[in-house]
Amino acid sequence: MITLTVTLMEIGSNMKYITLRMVAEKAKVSVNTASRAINNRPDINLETKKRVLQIAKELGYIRNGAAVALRTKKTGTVGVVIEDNRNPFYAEVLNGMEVAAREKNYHIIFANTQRDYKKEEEAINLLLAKRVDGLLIAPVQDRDDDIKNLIEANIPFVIVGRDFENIELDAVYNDEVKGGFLATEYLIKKGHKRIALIDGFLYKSPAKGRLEGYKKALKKYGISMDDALVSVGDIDVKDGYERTKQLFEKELDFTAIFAYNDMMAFGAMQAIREKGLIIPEDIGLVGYDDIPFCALMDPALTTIRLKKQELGIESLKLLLSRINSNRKKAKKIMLDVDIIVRKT
Amino acid sequence: MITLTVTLMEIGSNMKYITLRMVAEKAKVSVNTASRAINNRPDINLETKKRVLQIAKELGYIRNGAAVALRTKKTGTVGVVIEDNRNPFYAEVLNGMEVAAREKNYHIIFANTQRDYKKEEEAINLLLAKRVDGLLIAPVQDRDDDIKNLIEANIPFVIVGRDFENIELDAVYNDEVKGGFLATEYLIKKGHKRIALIDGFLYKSPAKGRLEGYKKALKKYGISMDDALVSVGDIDVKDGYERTKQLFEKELDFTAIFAYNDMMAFGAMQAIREKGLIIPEDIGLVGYDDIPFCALMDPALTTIRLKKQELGIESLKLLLSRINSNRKKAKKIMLDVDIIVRKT
DNA sequence: AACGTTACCGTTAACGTTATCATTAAAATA
DNA sequence: TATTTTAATGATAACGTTAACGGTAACGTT
Repeated sequence: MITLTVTLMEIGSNMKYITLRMVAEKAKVSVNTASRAINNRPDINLETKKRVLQIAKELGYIRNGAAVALRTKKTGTVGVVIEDNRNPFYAEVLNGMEVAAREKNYHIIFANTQRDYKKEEEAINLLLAKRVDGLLIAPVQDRDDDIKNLIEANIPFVIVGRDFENIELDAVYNDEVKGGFLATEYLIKKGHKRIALIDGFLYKSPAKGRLEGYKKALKKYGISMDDALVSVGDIDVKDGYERTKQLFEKELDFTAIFAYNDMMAFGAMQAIREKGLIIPEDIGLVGYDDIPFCALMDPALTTIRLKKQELGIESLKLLLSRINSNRKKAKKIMLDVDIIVRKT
Repeated sequence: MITLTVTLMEIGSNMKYITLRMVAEKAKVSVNTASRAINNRPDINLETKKRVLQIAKELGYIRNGAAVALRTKKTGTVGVVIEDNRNPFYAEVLNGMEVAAREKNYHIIFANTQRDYKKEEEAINLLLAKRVDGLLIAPVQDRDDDIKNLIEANIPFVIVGRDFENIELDAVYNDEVKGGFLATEYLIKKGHKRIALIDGFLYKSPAKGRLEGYKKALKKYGISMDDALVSVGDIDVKDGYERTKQLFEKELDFTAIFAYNDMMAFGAMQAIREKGLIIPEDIGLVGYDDIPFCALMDPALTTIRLKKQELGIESLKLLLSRINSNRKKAKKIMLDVDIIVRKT
């Protein structure tokens, strides 16, 4: 239900901005000199500069970014393409980007793709029409058509959270193999031998990496792998819940679960509770990402911590280094991960 | 630890875009006619239009948003000023805004304020320099200096999630009094008579509204209010935890807690568990917001549901109606709330 | 036949800023 | 004193697009 209150108001949408010319006229200098003052350029007398800035302040002058952008071919804006800003993982990454951007006087325009490749393509094009100076993209899959277009068109961009191994491009991502290894090793050391992995689709490199780490750990500790214990699919709470239920139905005799991410682990917790089993006594559980809610769960979730903020910050920095220097080489940054041991 | 991989790459930052003039030349029409085709204007022959669009597509023409913005004084961009995009409540709101914006061919630029008034002011100014067509602001407090400036400068904006009662402006907010009432009434009907309220600071209107609803419910059911049971302060998990601990220390003999928001309720849950008490048998608990994690908690949290997505969507729609029509009246939209009963 | 109407298209100017070059005055040097 | 250098400023053009207006040809109307 929506309640409306209507009262009189004398505001419209025909806002008036002060232009640099107005400032210049009042200061009795040329527009150019005024521009020099505003932009803190060297070849201007200190007194005139002070005068111009003073008048600009008085009049409430605000630089017209559109005009600047047209002239300088720089908008001071970075486009961000992610799955969903509500996902706590991406919320952290996005936040890191915003913080880093603000510090460098850049702004973030973001677009959600909802894991839809078509929306991703569309979002990229719309952002390019806005003439963003560069793009930060967390791609929905390993498909690389639009990425190659970007390279061809010489658009600065950074891939976030994954790597395209066979393409030379800028990327910042996590050490997923290590993450998968740490999670699995932890469970093994807790005495588990039959560890189920509920993974994401393997055409996404993070899911592939975590599986690889899983295998590596099993191998190291001499445990033979049972393919039936590994499933792939979507990666939210609901999928975690359902895939865990399936594991029970199949009577696979597992004693622990390694979930692709924390959300899935939360789903798994529900299924385990419903089954009347206790975590960690009956079933071991490890998540992935270390979103803030892990600590709030009962029992608090053991998980692999990704440096989410840092992922955002480093991506942005890498992008700016591409934009503002004439670096010709691709740079790939892999962030370290660790395990946060809690109650599960 | 950061690992670097460097390989050769032949990309730079000197991207080249196709201009409308190039398209026009190739199509052997004037720039204006090309513009007509691109903008789907009526006074153009269907054949020429097709030809121009075809060539634009071939050449990979992408409209230069900066030039359009300069000429038309519209950027197709909306500035969003919120506390923190990681806060699940604002993540939902922001998402609603993004979805609604995308549908109308607008983009969102957002800035976090971290509840810092200075940052809020700064963010607004930076967004205005980007010449956003309007602003969606969830203000950090009831201070209205910068708001009044916006009105004076004729900048379209909408206040999100609260109301400035004595100022005529566009706003979308929740029925906080009802929310406070429903939460309190629920606990009363569960048999509680001494209900603690851990609220936000009262200079923020939502906190004030929820307190009002709390009082209203007590009054209706003939329960006298004990001021000692009401505390105000910050509103995150930590504060919920600590304020609950203080309640125990003061031995106030309460049997239920109504928390300002879900995050605080999660903190309260921790404190209650540590005390060795069971929810809801020993202590009743109601949160506020209905963020997605309420359902995942054990026990699942009963809470007041705010229409968060809708809050974002309606705010954006209201802003666009201000921008694109010449409505002169202020419009205030109050969204209904309800209670989601779970286990607590 | 003369005029008006319509459909289509082009010309010009403008949005607000900055880059480039030119200019002036003052200071430094020969 | 004549010349060169330096500091400070101004004039002009340009970024890419669209708005406003003007023009032309084809057709219809009287």
